[in-house]
Amino acid sequence: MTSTAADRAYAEVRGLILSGDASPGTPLREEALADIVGVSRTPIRDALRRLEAELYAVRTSSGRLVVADWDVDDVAEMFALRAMLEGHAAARAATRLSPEGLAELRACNAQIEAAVAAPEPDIAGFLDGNRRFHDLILKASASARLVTMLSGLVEQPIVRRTATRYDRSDLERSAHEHGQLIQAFAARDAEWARSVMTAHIRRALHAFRTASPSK
Amino acid sequence: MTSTAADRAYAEVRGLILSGDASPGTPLREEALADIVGVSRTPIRDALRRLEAELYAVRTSSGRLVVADWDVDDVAEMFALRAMLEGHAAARAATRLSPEGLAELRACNAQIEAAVAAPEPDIAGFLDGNRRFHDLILKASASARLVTMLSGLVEQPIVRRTATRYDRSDLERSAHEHGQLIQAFAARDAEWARSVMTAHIRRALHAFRTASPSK
DNA sequence: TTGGCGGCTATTGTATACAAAATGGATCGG
DNA sequence: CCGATCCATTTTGTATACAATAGCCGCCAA
Repeated sequence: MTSTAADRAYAEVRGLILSGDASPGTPLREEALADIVGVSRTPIRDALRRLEAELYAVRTSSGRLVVADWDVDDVAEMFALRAMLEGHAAARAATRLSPEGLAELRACNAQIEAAVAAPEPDIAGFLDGNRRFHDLILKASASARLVTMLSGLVEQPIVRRTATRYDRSDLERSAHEHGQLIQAFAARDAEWARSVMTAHIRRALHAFRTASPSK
Repeated sequence: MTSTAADRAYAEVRGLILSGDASPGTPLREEALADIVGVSRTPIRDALRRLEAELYAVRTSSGRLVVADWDVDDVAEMFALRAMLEGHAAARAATRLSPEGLAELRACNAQIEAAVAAPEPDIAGFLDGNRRFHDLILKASASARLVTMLSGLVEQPIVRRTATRYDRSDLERSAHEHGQLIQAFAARDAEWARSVMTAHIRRALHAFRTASPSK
């Protein structure tokens, strides 16, 4: 909807990287990608610049882009930064959230709790609710900078990989933490909200670590 | 050195914005900028995408870019984010800094102290040393993500505007805080380093606030 | 007068052609 | 056999031409 070719190119190349079809170190040649996506080099270049800014790709000595190699430490660093930045977002949101926004958050977490409580836990529903929950807080923080900084930091594939390993108690714990967050928001207590959010993300890091194939 | 036209375009347009020649709200039309810089639209587009990612420019409904309007709150938010991220960088650097790196930091701060102690305080020397000091720590943090995130956050014009209002005691205090930081690094105490750095930046925010024309 | 409709123009998005730079390989010399 | 240099080819950087779209202005009718 925004525009077209450049966004499709971005999404498609990003997909290639995150799916692993383009493994770390693979060169990202503009013409080849243009053929794959079915557009010209111009929108591909556009997409590659964005991916470079988000560190999906890195530039080798002079010009060529290759798929970045995220090792365990990089992922841990991303979680650490997310914990700080989303904690900050939660602190800001605590004093800015409108009653309607709070109601939306409650509704969102109700959906998550329903997904968790289902006989067979509904992971897709959990993930969707979780994403919306965090997005609502980010919007409520009213900081354009936080939005752009976090956009390249919240990797849904990583979130998914983490959540698919969750058992019911993990899922319940996550929903419970969301509940705590809502309490902190209702009390308009910025530091409470920050602490809960930081802990929430850092627990996710821990879950990711124990779930990921030890390398 | 990286390439040429696109980087020059970036620097030049960025300069237009930061100098105030292009005031907030001014449309950034590609062809007009191409004429000014003396290159074609292609590298200009490149530069504009970067500036957009760094929030120097914002996109109006459908496509057009205008110079972003940073109000006092935006600047305060930038300082807050800088305080968190540079604090994090300092914490990482504390456990990674090599003896040579530490020596460089000491040398750098010696330069700063000399600039401060001069009969007429040498602001330019202070600013140069200060920038190198913070850069050294950022490099020592060994986090590519921190480097990219902070690149758009440390506005030299803002730093300059803050420092030019410093009196000698402010400058001395700044150098003293750098000294504390070096102590924390020497002790390899990550949380000490984080605290000192966070306080260092937040004091700069305070200085900026009292120095900036109250609006 | 005002509201909406239509066409014009300004501006961005995309494609392609060309220039420059760099890499890889082959050949030649040690 | 190893190394270096030069050339061919690949790949990115830049310029320009073309397409599409949005905004603006004027006109006409109610």
